[in-house]
Amino acid sequence: MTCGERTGLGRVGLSNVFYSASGCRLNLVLPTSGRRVPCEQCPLRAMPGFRSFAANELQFISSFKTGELVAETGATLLSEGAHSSHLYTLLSGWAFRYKVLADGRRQILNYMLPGDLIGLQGSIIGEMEHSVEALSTSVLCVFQRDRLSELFRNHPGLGFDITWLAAREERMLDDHLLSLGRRTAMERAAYLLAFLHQRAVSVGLVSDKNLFIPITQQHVADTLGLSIVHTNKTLRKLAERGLIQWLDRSCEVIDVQGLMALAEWEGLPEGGRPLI
Amino acid sequence: MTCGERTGLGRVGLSNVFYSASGCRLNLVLPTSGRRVPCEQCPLRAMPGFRSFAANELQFISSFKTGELVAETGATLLSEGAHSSHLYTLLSGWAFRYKVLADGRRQILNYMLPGDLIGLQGSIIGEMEHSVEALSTSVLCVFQRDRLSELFRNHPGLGFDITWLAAREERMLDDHLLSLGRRTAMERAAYLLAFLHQRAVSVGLVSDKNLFIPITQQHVADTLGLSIVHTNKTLRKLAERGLIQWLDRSCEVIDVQGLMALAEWEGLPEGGRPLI
DNA sequence: CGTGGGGTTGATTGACCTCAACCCCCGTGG
DNA sequence: CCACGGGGGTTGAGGTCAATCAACCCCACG
Repeated sequence: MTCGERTGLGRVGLSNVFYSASGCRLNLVLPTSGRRVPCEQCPLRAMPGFRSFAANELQFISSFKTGELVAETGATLLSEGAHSSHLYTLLSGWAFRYKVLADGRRQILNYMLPGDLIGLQGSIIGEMEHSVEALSTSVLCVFQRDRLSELFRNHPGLGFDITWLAAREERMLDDHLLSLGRRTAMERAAYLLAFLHQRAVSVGLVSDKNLFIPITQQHVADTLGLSIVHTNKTLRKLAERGLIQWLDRSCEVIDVQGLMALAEWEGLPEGGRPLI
Repeated sequence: MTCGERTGLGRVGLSNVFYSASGCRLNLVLPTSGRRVPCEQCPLRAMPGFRSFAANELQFISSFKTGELVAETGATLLSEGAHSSHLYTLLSGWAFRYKVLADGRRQILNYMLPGDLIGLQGSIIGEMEHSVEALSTSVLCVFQRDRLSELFRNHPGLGFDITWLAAREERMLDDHLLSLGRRTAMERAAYLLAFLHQRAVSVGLVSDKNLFIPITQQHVADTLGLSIVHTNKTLRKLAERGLIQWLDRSCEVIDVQGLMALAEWEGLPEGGRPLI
């Protein structure tokens, strides 16, 4: 067996709790009336690596945003099968999206960091085929999904940007596929941590000190397609080599170059990235 | 080792031959001056499942297309690292895209069938990070990549369509990731063949008789992340169960429902699909 | 008539899974 | 107050799925 089916039924049961209500752990997703962050002064926009926007584009984005949402760690932001899902941008925090097989085997597909769109598939095609969960306390910008066609009509540059973001996601998934299909456990783990590190760097989460990635070994296992036991042993080896350090429920990356070399991964192309 | 590194160096060497020239086996990619298929009478467009287009959209698409290209089996249509890559739509035939690690391990990322865009990532972001190869003799519509922004500007509906296609690709990659990460060899093989079958059905390649998928067991192995030996044994088991039949260098799907049940795969959502 | 691609098969090896403990920590409630 | 349970992490022993190695067949092709 390829494993991945939660060690006990505890976690699956927990998941069911998530779904059973309205598909959203409401007690953990707090809608904030009004906004705290005006798009024009969005701290993300100021970061290097993001492209600059014309005034009218910014104005539209600002009107496109209806408010903010705060989600606690573990909150389900979107769930598989929901028909009319929302469209968000992650403003701060970490999240991930995943799919599960009927018997509980879970596969994490990708991670979201500040600036990433959440729910685009659902907004464009109609139905969500994956779920999204917050890895840390997160703030989301909420958009009016039904104005997407207006966005494409009146702001072609922004329409292009959304395609750009979709193409970028596709590229990340390509890398993940290569990893799952053709890398060893050790290489996969090294790739994943280097990948998350680079993404965090690109949105300024690293600064001078090292980065702490807020994931558990269960997340790593479900991303790499490994059992949790083997994941533990693999991470331990990476730690012994001085590449990472594992803390309570987070991972500190110590030597990114070493990780990238081990995985023979080149890194993502950077810069010129849009922000809706 | 997760394997995948061609059994000998023969295949890697062969690949090098592909790249060494101009990144394209020119003798196998024949540019056809002028077009044979006017967009307005494109046989694909007539198929159910494709959305209908306004006259002015069709007119633009027609002018966006500069000609056709014929590629023989094995021809490299696009190659990794190329900076100014082309944008195509596959008009007929099969193709696949893939990545390779430095030591030759190859991972097939997805397959292209008639109606699929080829080279979108490269056209949007700039650089290709994967290669594309024809699985059968294929005909491609060639587009003027540098008029993409004009497309978004003057035909927002088409811009939305391109995003739609990107989101659809993303969804397929999600499914592949789930497969590689969490399904057994048997389930993976069943999923892949059911997937290819369904895609072929959706573009009318099946009609009344059964479908023959033009792939070798090496392709299956490189898609599923398995060794070729184990792939052979797995396909043999599927054949013994009466789900498929393996022919010389193609696979006949006999019982799609059986394959889908084995992989517990629901199928892709259908219909309303655009065609650029 | 050799060579190379595609496919097939058995024997052996090994990477990774499963099972089963056990630790620490923290929140809950008797 | 302490017992209990659950999440996260760790470790060893044994089992299995899939990789590797090594043949061999068929056929097209030069």
